Amino acid sequence: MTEFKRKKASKKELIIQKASAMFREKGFPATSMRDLADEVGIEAASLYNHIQSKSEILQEIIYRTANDCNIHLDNLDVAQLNSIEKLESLIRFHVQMMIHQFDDYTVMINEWIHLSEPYQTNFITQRRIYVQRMENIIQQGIDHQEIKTVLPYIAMLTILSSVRGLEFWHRSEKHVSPQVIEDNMVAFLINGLKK
Amino acid sequence: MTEFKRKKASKKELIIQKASAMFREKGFPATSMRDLADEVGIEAASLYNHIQSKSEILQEIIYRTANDCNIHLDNLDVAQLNSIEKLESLIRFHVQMMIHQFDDYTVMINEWIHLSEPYQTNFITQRRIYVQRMENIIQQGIDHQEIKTVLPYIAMLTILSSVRGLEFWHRSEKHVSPQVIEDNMVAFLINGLKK
DNA sequence: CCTACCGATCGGTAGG
DNA sequence: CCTACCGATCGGTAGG
Repeated sequence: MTEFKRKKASKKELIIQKASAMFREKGFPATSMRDLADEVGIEAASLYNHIQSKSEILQEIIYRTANDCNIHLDNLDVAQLNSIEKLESLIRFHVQMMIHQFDDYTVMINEWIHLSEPYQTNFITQRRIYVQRMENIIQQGIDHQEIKTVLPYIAMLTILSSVRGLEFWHRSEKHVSPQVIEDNMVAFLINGLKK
Repeated sequence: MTEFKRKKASKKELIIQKASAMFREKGFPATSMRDLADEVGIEAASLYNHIQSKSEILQEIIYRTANDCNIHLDNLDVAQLNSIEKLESLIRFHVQMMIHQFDDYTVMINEWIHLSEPYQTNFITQRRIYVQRMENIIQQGIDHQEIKTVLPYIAMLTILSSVRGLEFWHRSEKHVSPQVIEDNMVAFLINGLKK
């Protein structure tokens, strides 16, 4: 019984993983359940023994990934770090998500619009809270005179956008290694913020 | 005859404009020709008196917008400006595209993947050339010691990504005005690059 | 610009 | 996990 459930769970994981790659590549609406079934190696109808609907797959991908982000930020809040160190940790975390959980992270960023209700509204709320917490860290850095006087909103936007831009790098021939990307992006962004 | 053609052209423009807004909002595959027809105020079948296919609309939107970008860069190449001034002009141009041609620009950035062949390959080539020219400007700035020693690739990526990130601002309640956005983004990015 | 309609494909279900 | 199939919707066409 336990064995059976574990087997089912791992097949579900395989489906979600393949779906994530396909949603990332072609987008959620342009990915058909038949294409996904082909990739998994079963018939389309058989997918429904493991998942309830196409929407559920998208929800799982996005909510898990959002959760990873929230957990990192929670840990950061109680860490003994100054604002610059916190921002560096944030930047490195997001860059690493982009590099090592490329499909999931990109799907979250690009496909949340295809979430059905109430999941979409809930996601937007979660995201608003997340970026607000980022802006608070930046504001604290300004207050403590560790960070230049910038609009926290602009700094937050620039950081998250720059990481998102690595999608372009990920699709390209990668003449630059992940570590070089990470270090240069941290240097560029942190240098632009340091006092 | 001329009158007739002008009338047809303007209806075609209306269709493309409405399509651009819908492709931006929901993505190309999730936008149906029936929804588009509703928005224009005619039956779906009637769209085909003005356009040849759904794909053609996407091609028009993306190629026109890419052309605008190329023209700006061409003008910049022959302008009497130093590297920093050229970069500032580039940043302001892209921010303004994002603000004033929001639908078209966002569709180009997000929906090019849904271009059919040979249009997709052609677009990718055009884009590769464009970003190479941007990197050349940055490299010249480094050579002339106007710009910090950064990887031109990272700087280019950060600039274009930051502008793209304004999509988030555009969707939000806009507590910050376009002019403030533009000036702060220029300041933040240029400051990060100046020697 | 419309009515009427086409074949293809979609997400998903029934039943085994 | 499969075969067989459903109703809905898709992009697009014929004919007027």
